[in-house]
Amino acid sequence: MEHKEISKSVLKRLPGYLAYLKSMPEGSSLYISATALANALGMGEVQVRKDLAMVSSGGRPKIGYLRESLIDDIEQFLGYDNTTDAVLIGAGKLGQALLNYSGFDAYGLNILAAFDTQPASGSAGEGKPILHIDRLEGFCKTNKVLMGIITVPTAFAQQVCDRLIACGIKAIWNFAPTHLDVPQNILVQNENMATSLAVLSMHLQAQIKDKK
Amino acid sequence: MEHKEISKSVLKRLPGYLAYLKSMPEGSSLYISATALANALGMGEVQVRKDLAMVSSGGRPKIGYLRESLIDDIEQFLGYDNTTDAVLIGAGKLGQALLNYSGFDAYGLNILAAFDTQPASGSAGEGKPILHIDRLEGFCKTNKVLMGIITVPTAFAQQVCDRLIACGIKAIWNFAPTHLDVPQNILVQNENMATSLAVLSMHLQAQIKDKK
DNA sequence: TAGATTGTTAATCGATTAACAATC
DNA sequence: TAGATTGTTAATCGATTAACAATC
Repeated sequence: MEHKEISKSVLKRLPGYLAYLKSMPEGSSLYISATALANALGMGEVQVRKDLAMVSSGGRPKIGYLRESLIDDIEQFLGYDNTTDAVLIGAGKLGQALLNYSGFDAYGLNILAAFDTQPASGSAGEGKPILHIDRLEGFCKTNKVLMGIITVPTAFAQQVCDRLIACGIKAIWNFAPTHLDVPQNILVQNENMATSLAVLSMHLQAQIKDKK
Repeated sequence: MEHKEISKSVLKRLPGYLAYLKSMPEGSSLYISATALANALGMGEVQVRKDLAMVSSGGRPKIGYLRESLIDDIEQFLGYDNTTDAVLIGAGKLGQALLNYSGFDAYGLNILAAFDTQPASGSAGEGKPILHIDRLEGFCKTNKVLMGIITVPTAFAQQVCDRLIACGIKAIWNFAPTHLDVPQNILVQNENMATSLAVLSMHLQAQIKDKK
């Protein structure tokens, strides 16, 4: 089947399916139905089926989808099979946490190095190097890096962003709670804790009000 | 004006407006128009105006909104003015980064303490205590905590979640990349790095394909 | 065959955008 | 008055859900 243009809403649900499928124990059935997946994740079964239709080569009526194939299909679709190299700017607490988080492998993300105004020599032991920010341009160009992760304080986020773009970076994962101005062909994905907190906070307010 | 029921989409955009308004320098005009806000954030002006109408007491034609009031209105709407206490479970790298992040104050979030199977005695200096997980129940009840933050490995996320709910927690901020099963009245907000990565990864794939 | 499931086509719903009237 | 802006009402768009036909 030829892949149709995929919507962002569908795209965002795929990792959830993938995580669940991969979490299933070895002994599970070889097949899984959209109905079963939907129930497990608390979603509508039609939605799950439609989403899977976007990436899968098809399931079998009465049986479902071959679990292994479905995992492969989603991973391939999301590009988890070929690794993306990234640089991280800002080696504060959060930056270092991300830098040394081993779980990104599973998503095809490989953070090559961090950059900061205060480099920590490679001897730091933790594995990935923290280099001086002035080495950013050279590093990105020799390694053909396409993704940048911003974990600097808000005040520096835009200038770091500009610098990354000058280095040829095409996608930016922004942890600074601020809007970044970028050219059209560059994608900024904001990891917006403030947004999440707004949703949580709103729920609690409603809960408290209900109680009264 | 009576607040109408707000949609999640609007809610998620409010923190962006707020951050921008607060970032404006002291010397700026007292007023700001929806048009100006929209341009600064790269959004449609009608959307901004409609969003602001949900929370604001109104702007003045030809002039715009009083900046200070707008900030107050959004903060009040989001409940940032009255603090929410939270506990954090899982004092790994990410957990500690969040625990000691000072920026949450601005969002009305106050993490009281972290819990882990390996407590670090209060002497750790960094400020917030890391207590043994067995003290969770007592702590939550005496402090009437309503929000829990989960930063444990995936395998333990569901059991930690269940335990939090038993403690009377109503809102959960989940950093574990897994679906959590909860009763209807509990809100789970997933801070889903995998989702963000999927969006970024997709964009890069498209970029690469275009180049060919 | 009967029934569970897939995949598709149509209907509904909600959110965004466009058009317009009101205001200072 | 003229023009920028607000706020509202209508139109469009996209995503979700429902209904149904196809399949094993």
